Amino acid sequence: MKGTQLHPDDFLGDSQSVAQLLIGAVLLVDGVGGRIVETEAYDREDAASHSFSGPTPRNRAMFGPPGHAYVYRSYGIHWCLNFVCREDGHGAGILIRAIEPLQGLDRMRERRGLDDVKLLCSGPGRVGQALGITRELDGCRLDRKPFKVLARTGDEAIVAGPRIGITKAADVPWRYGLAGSRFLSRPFSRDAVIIPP
DNA sequence: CGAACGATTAGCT
DNA sequence: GCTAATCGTTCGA
Repeated sequence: MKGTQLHPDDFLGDSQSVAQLLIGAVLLVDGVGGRIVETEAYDREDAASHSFSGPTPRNRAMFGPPGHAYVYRSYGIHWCLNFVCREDGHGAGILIRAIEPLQGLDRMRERRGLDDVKLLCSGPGRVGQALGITRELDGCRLDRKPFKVLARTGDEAIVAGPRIGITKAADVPWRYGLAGSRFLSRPFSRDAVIIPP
């Protein structure tokens, strides 16, 4: 697997920049994972963000050091994985919404209970289940076990559009995807903004 | 202490 | 497309 390992300092930018930086990067948890093809940016000045109203027991990882994981339970059912970014205390993070499966396919199929590669990691809850994300990983460093995050090597275009499943601040285009990927949780609209390499 | 509400998904119409 | 499932977190009384 090529690509250099990302360091916490690589997460010092604002959430939108880092969300784009992560498109095409490879994420592995205990050797299982693949290429990140969809992310969403959230930060302290963002009404849709968990960190908008300040630190709480749940979101404390978002106000901790960058380059760490923020894991939360969604709808009482799913575990969703975020990467904390910016400098300490800013409360910014990036939701990992979809991955192109590359390694540990059998393990993912086993956890997900289905075979179709396109359905293994195409959605934040699915990513959580396929990679075995749990509360134990909340606050863990992304450059240490069991995580591994490798910088992107390709130079494909990135697509930007409105975020999914939120009611507040639904207008800003802070959802990013790898242009043309078949593993997105949902397609981007025809008029989505294309960011060239 | 009670109640409302999700950064979702799967399954059915 | 529409909705049930399901429960921890958050906020108001």
